[in-house]
Amino acid sequence: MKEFNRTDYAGALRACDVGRTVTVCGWVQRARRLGGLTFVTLRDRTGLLQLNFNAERDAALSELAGTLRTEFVIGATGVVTHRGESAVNHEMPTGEIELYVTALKVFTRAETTPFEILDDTDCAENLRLKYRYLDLRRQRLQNTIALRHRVAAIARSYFYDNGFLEIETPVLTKSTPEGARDYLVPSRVHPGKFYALPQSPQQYKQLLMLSGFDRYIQIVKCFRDEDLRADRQPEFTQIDLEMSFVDEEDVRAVNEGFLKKLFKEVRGIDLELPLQCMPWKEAMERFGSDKPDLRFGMELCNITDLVGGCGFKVFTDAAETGGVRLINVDGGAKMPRKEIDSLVEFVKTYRAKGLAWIKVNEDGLQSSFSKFMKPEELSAIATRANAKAGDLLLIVADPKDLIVMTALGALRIECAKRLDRIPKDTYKLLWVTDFPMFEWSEEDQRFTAMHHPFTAPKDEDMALLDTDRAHCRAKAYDIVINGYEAGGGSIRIHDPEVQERMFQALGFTKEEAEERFGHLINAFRYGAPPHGGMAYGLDRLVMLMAGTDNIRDVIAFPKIQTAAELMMNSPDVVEQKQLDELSIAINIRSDEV
RNA sequence: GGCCCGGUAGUUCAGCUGGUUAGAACGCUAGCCUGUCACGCUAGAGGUCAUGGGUUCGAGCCCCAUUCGGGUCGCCA
Repeated sequence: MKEFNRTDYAGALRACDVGRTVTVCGWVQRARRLGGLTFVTLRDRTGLLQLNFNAERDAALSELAGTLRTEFVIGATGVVTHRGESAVNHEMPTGEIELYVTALKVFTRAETTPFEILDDTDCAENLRLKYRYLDLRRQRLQNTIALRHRVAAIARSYFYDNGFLEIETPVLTKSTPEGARDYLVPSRVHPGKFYALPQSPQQYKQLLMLSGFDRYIQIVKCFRDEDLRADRQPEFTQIDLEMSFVDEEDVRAVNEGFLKKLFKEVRGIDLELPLQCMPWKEAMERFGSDKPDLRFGMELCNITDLVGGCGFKVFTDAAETGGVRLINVDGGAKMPRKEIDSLVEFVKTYRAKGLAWIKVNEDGLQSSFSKFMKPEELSAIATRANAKAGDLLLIVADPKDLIVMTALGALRIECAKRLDRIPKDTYKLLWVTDFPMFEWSEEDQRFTAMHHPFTAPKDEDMALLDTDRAHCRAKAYDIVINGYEAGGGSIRIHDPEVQERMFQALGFTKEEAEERFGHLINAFRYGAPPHGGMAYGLDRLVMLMAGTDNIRDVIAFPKIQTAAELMMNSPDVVEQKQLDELSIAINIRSDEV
């Protein structure tokens, strides 16, 4: 711009700039008129700066300043000046100085915004999302979006420095049968056929290894047409990478280097390497989760063997095929009955049938099932749980041990939250390893791949691929941070014969496998290097770095729970002409519209 | 698809056991104000109590349905 060409960011000016004539541009945060003296706080992406207008210095200019309203876009030229000693604002980074304005330009006026552009706004989120461009003016979101940029930049520089090539893969690709629901994309030139948006560039990056690219990285959008959560969006970004001639330890080592650099540069935290590794089975038994939060204790305790012969049918039935386990909520005995009842309801949402409890009082044990059990059986449980006076033991029993563990795992976190036992500003990272290859799908009545169908089994479990799928473990690993799955990956199958056995194990006929994955099967016939990799959820990583538990906070234009986007109002209907061109007929009943 | 929570000025909220004209703060508009920075003071405008139906002499409040948001289970290879 010829006029009011910005020389400085407003929020970046300091006392050392005093005496300089500068031009700043931005938005009016606030205008305060005290008669002949007018203060205007100007905001740009770096922060706030106070502009000073004095009628005695320039009456016309002061008059113009008086017309300024919140969110007007202005440019101001003036001299950076020390405030009087008594006028210094210690709350503001620029609080020692102000700009004695000599020229002011109003670029645009602004209507009153639907909500105030303040960091501590408690305005409802749907309104903020409808006016996301205004919400994003808030310093907090400006900082988070800038933080996101830094995380991505650190990832790029680290992996570039370690010989990774950034290679783009297609966004219009092919639907895969396993895994999440695909977003489908029709095309005019292929009536009746659909592209799918990638759930991840998994197959492409493996094929790149086959092509010899050796080390690949991409920061890439992925899409999954599934229900949203506080930490899950249908459109999200992965830091996706793949390496050749590596085993699990190699992949983890490279990624630990990245995490160390990331935590150091973003949060000033020195991570101790190597990170802890915990087999999946141990994570489930100790924490009831495949993404354990290690910031607090309250670990699960197995009492299945103690209750096999007791008089409580709920426990004995569960002990036969499943499990009976508990968590010890230290200091929980003073929890009122009503609150314990709410915990009972809580575990039921995780398919537990109920929650039994023992209160350890000074004068003995009190429990919800004492009439079914001998006192010495009760105290045996308390002893196993290392219970002391004031503790509360919460017990879940079920014929399916997995339900017991996951319900208690969720309960463990719920109790820690309620009792405020989770330390703030600490980070606990670990690898969860040795995931099961398969999990049983009730819906499909067959085994499905827990990770994906290209994941390699553990060498020692290779035989179980055909004989005992329930106990076959994978060369898969997740990086877990503070109870969030921040990323995950695996060593892939590079032997076509093993891949064929894997497809068989998943219940695909040769023909089905050929139809769905023929390109991959073919490619692997021509020399595939051993390879593996992983992918981080960039959004979750930024979320953790920013200290928020809402993924929408770290995405410029996020989607709401229905996967709609409130500002543009997507998705939306399209014109009949567009549908005709795509040979698409809409087939919904009128009561569904 | 299930469960739970919520919707009252532009915004955040209060609104008693169902009872006259629905209030407060912030914001907004106008005026005054020379060291404010959540400026202050004075005055003013601003409401389809989410929508529809029901109960009642009477509904912001009770009931039903719908809708819009949030959390969560299922789902997320």
